[in-house]
Amino acid sequence: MSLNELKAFDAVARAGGFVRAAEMLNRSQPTVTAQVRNLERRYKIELFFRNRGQAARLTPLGERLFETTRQMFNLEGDAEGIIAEAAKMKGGVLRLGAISPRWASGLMDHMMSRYPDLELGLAIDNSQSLLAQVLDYGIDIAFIGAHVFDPSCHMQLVSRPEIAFIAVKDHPLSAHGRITREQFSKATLVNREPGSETRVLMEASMEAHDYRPRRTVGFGNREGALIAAEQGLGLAPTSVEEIPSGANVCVLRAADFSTYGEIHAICLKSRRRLPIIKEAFEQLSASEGGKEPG
Amino acid sequence: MSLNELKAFDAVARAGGFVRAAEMLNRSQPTVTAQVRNLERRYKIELFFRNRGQAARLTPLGERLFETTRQMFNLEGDAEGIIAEAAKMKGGVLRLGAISPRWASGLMDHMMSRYPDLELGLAIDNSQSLLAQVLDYGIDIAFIGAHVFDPSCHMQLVSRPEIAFIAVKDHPLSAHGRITREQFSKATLVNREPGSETRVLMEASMEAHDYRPRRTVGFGNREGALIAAEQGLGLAPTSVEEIPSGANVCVLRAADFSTYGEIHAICLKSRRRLPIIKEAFEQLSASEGGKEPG
DNA sequence: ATAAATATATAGATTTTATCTATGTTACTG
DNA sequence: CAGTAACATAGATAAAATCTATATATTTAT
Repeated sequence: MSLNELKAFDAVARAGGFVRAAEMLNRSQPTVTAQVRNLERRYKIELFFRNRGQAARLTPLGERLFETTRQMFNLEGDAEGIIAEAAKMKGGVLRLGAISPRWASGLMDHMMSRYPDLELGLAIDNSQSLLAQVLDYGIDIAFIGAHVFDPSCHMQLVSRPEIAFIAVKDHPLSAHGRITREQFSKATLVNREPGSETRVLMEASMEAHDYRPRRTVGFGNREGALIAAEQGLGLAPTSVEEIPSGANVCVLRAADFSTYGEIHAICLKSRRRLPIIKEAFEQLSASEGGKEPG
Repeated sequence: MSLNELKAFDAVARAGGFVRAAEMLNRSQPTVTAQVRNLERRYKIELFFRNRGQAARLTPLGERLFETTRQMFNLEGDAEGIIAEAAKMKGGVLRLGAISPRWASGLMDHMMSRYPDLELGLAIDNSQSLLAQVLDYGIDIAFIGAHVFDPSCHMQLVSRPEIAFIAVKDHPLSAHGRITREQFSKATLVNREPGSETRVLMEASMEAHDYRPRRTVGFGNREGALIAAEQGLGLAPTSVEEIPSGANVCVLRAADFSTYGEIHAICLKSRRRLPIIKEAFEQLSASEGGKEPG
């Protein structure tokens, strides 16, 4: 008893004839006839009384079967609706993740206005953890730093935020414009935790241009480094765009180099073609360009 | 969205994995994988989160779809059960028809004991009407006389009942054994209605052997002819086997001929292979043989 | 009484789907 | 670190579904 045969039977019962059933199914009449005939012959049962030239009538057995198939193929219609809606992105969920809300907010605005029924979620976490969640399907798209990577992920550059030092607002060096290597060699560096991308990138730049601070003090996270800078403890490498607007600090740049971080949007390669995800990445490409260095 | 694809999805959701789903469906694992993959790719949707080496997990969309398909394929099971039961003749209906209950009773006994759940029906009517009902699917098998016929019907000879004359019990001719042509020419014939097979057959025999009654009186039906004979009005052609046991009549046979009717079981040729009908005709063949003339 | 329209059946060819086997990749388990 | 389990992929093969064309039978219209 194949499903197609059952479907053909149901259509004939609904349509009250093989010809109209064939129209409903977008098949030829012989196709429908053959399906029902096969069903009847295989089990040696009789589902329709047939009089040539007259409409087919259900047998008592056919009536009984139709009670069941009618419900069954009504449900098929429901299933089709669920899939069709999903294909058109009505409803559905988009779970985002970012190391800072700033990278996700633009996309969220866009998706929210374009797909009002879409349920959006945003998780804030570090790059490492976000990557793990993307790999585990807990997050659809994440905005992370470039220092973590997985070959099964698709990556797209979203922004190159400038990384510089911050110091307390009236710091003596703030009068001189950019800091020279010599000035830097007399300053104190306020460092972030070892895994921090900001720290890693800035250390690389300093190494490349032989910038060495007189001494280094460590502070755990972003807030700690900010507070330390505000207290005048020294220069703290920070993403310029992430400095809170009310912070009592100034930005200091090195005379010999500029440093930029890299924010990538990532998703699993295998999920790249899903409509919502595809749309999101296209939007990211389109609204890009305002945050590149000269 | 083909039904097979939906079925494969449902099986994977039920079984909690592609391998077990394949076992359930008696298919290979790549077959199931392909079905679900096709469904996902065609609509660009995601039904399972896949991690190689790990069990597949339903996506939120998959969960929603599964709610529907679970019901749907439960109903498929029901439909399968209905068909399987019908194929084994559990339940079901067998509608018989006969010109006299005597021809159907043997078959009814047999079918009733062999298939206790079978619902039996018997309609008593004339051959013409029974044939029409068989052609219209109102009756499955009918026992009728041979004077009606339709090419779309299968026929099987069931009995050749003797047709003879009856007369009142102490009729003068009953002393002489068989009636001669000469004796007959002085007797009165009590005739049935013109369409009666008994009348048609007996008239043919009389014609062939030049038996002519002195006069003929007509009576509508079988009962009328019986009463007329009991009253001594004359000789009435009758099926010998159909004489009521308590009737006050004797049987008179012609010296020069014997006459036999023909009872056939008929069904639509196209329905010949249906299990119940096939079984019935086989039973009729097997229990035949006691009613043939020498 | 025919012809036209309607409804189903059948045959043969063709295309599409479904399916299998064999193999590759990945992750968990001891 | 090997062994096992789970899913993916490729290519070949088998099965089915489907179509066109045609035949048959009934009802309706002319």
